[in-house]
Amino acid sequence: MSEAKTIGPRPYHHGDLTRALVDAARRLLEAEGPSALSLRAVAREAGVSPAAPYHHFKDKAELLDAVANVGWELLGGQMSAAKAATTGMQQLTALGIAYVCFARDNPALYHVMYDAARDKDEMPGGVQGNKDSAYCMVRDTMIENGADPAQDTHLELAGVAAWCGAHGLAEMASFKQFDHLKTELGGELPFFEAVLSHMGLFPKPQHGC
Amino acid sequence: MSEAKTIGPRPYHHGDLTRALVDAARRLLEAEGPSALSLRAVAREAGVSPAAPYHHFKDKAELLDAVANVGWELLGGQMSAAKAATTGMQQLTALGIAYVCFARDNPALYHVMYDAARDKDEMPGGVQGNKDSAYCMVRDTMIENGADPAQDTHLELAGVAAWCGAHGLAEMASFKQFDHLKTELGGELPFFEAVLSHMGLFPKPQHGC
DNA sequence: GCGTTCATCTGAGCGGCGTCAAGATCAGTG
DNA sequence: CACTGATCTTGACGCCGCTCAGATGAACGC
Repeated sequence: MSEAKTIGPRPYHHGDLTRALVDAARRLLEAEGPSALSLRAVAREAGVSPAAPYHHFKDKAELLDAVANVGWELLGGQMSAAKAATTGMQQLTALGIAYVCFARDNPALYHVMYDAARDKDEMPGGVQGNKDSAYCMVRDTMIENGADPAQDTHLELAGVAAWCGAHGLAEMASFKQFDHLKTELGGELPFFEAVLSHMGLFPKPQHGC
Repeated sequence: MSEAKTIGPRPYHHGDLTRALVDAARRLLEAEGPSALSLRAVAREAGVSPAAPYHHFKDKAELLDAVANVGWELLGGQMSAAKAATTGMQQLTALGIAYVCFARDNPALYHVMYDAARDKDEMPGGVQGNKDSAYCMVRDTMIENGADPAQDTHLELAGVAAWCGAHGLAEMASFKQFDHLKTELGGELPFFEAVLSHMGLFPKPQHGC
């Protein structure tokens, strides 16, 4: 995949401008933040004219969508690694922590990921059927740790609750009002764990308490 | 308050353009969505030149901030009403439901409210010290229903968790992927309640299970 | 090798945006 | 009534998303 840049399927004039534009957008995003992510700036960063991107993306939204997809893949990878590094129901907590840490480390990218989802009015998380998508990973981990796949509605509700909680925390975590809580608890990670433990990220075997 | 438009404190040329601009922005927001909310469009809607707003707001962000504040006041009112209509720990659920319903009924306004907060890197919720602010209301309700004010950290964590969960659900609730869950559970409100019940919106007396 | 074809890229241009500076307008004060 | 200062308009600048006519050059049939 990534070697396509040099010896891939022999692209045209530029050499896989599609990928170059997405890379340029990610570079700009990290350096200047989401507000600086204009289509013209991306083209400038990639070294092409402002109109060039329109031969690879229908409009700006489609470019951002491609950037968002890269983000979901990255997130999936980090969550997958976090799951592999733990066992049992700690895996669920690890998934949540990985999710929130990704948002903390890539705030601009995370923002674009959710903006793209809102624009399409589709639940975020990259390809829905993808086995490595964040949502499926949470669901699978719940099942592996004793949740009953037959109780479909309850299982899905738990997944939704976990997702909502993690997303909420991801968006809030950077607000400086929580600084004192973080220091009181001994760091960011304990803070994340404490908040997540209040929400749906711990498996509830049946549905009692 | 609202009669100031016609017989208020005798403003200058236009007649309280500050308020007129905020009103125009809210009108546009409801009619056309957040993407149509340009400063020029707001000025047009208010019937003034594109430069007029700069005598009342430092820049576009400050106008949006004023709109956001109106939103937080509205939200506070609805949550306050929801709390007054219930008793005991059902109040907490009622607060959560009211929050999510507000976001569902005013999606564009809700979006602006959080964008403004992000821009200022401040926790949203209007004036922090305001007794009627959404966050304080959740905290107070928790205390009234048996939470221990002395366990400050734990109480605050519960509040943060509830806030994160409600915000996450508010942003997700409109995605069409949840439609089947809503019908399965018998409507939107049962869906909201079910998701919230998985999270921190039910009081946890101490901190065991 | 050569001409054709067609995806790719450029340059110029449209209307709209946020913002600013200079000047016109007008309510209130002395 | 003249003055002052807040208020609003006009006009302009640079950037934006997007479109279109035309230049470029790789791939392919001959």
